[in-house]
Amino acid sequence: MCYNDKMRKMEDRPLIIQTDKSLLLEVDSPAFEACRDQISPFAELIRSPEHIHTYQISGISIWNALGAGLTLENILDTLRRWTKFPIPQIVVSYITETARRFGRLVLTKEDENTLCLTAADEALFREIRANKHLCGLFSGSDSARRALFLSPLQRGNIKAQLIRLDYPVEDLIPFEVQQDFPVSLKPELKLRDYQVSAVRSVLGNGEPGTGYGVVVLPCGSGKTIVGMAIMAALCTPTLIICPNVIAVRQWIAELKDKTQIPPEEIGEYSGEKKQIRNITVCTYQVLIYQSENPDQEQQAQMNHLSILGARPWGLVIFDEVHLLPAPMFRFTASIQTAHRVGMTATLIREDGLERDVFSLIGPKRCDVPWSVLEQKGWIAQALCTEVRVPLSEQDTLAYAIGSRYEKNRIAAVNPLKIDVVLELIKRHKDEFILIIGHYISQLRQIGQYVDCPVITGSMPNREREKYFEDFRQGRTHILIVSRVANFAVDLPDASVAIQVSGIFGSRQEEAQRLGRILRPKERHSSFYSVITRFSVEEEFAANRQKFLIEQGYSYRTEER
DNA sequence: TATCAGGTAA
DNA sequence: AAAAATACCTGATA
Repeated sequence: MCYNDKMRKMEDRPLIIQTDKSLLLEVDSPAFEACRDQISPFAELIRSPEHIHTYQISGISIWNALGAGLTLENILDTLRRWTKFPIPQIVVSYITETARRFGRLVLTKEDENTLCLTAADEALFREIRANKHLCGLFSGSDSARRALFLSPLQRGNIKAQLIRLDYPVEDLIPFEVQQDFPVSLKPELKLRDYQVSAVRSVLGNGEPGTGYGVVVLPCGSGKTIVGMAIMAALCTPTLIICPNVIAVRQWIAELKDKTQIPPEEIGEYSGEKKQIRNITVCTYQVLIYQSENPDQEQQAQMNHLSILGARPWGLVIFDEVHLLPAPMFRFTASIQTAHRVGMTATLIREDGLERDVFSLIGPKRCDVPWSVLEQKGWIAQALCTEVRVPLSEQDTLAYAIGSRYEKNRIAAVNPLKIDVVLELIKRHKDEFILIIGHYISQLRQIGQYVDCPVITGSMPNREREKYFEDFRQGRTHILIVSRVANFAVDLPDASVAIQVSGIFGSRQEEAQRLGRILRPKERHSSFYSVITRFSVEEEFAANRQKFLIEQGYSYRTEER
């Protein structure tokens, strides 16, 4: 083999597998994209500097992959296909061992009042039985069958406890047949292929171990339609839980628009209205609210969680499941007999939370990268650019002696960013532009240079809507918005977004903001992130960009 | 009955 | 580690 052949061979294998289960991927390799797409189902991107991206394999990442239908052999084959050097034996054993744990503990129904946790081998059975965190949960055991018995009330609890011990439980208990409630989509509604496969990935063929899980789909890709299609497949009373009231109203509007459910069967349960119907949409807040009033009678009245939890839901949908607040786990544990579907645009990363979502709602069943939808034209193509501006001499001094907090702020509100904003507005003068920032004072300041409305949380909803409407109608083509943009569903879509500051590198935020400009359009969209060079902002920006890279986007850098 | 200010939480 | 926004409740006002 001549030298060139050898080099080509090396280029075809852009992956280095380290003994700590991290994967180093060479960005400049011609095989970069193919390799990235194959490893991302079972490894999480954790660092993405210019030339080498780092992925990490963990228990959750492997079990999620298995939950989505991959096999242990698929994972090992992918690694063998791309690795530059032989895979460290310790990594092979870790993956094998971890993958084997999936399905080694099975939860089934013994009789009406008993569940049965069965271990695949004697050692595991003994280990679980002897564990001091768990033994209080069991009501009995049968060594011959390697079975431990427990109350159905512990179903959520045992799964959450076991995943903390790195043992995912395969839940094979059949769903209780709830009363039927007919749900059908309007006949003219056509599902896109990825929406159909998302529905199928959650429901499977109805065999044990399916009918629950998490769907990861980009903003604007029709997650609510996937939810409605699942409702139509199950035809059962459904509870939909959303992060805020705007989303609640949005769901209700969509349900009325796209399904044949009679409007009087759809209820809103929020701070404002307390309707309970066969199809009920509520907020996370109203469920977890605890009255501080110790009065017994009041307590009974105000405990929304137990009121809603007592209803015979056959399906519970968790909208934006990455925002699931920790106190919700009491509820998710109590609705284990219902089908459970979590929906999100961004992966869940905060540890602990991800584990609990995995055990109480289910594994990730499907995950379509944004760039795939972009190629198919379902969402707009996006050009992402990072613009780096220097600090003025005066600010450099203040930055040097400032506390970490002061550094943050000085870098974020760097006045030199305003020139860049003005220049970008000129560059896109015929397009609709959103200017997004975290600091109100900074946004106001920009508002003095740019003649357009500045929309913040303190502005009454009615006034906000007026400006949004002006924007949609084309009367104004630039809006300056604060973090309200992260939550407002009725925010108009633009084709250009300029981000002037953000909070400590939140990827969720980046996702939301990018989602704002991705509705399908004639031409591509532009996303600019303006940051201060040589400051903490560079670090934050790098973290936020991990999200873009994970989704298959690339970004350019402009220096000022 | 609707609306709004004020307070708390996370 | 701090800023901004939200959702809930309560109690007052019209």
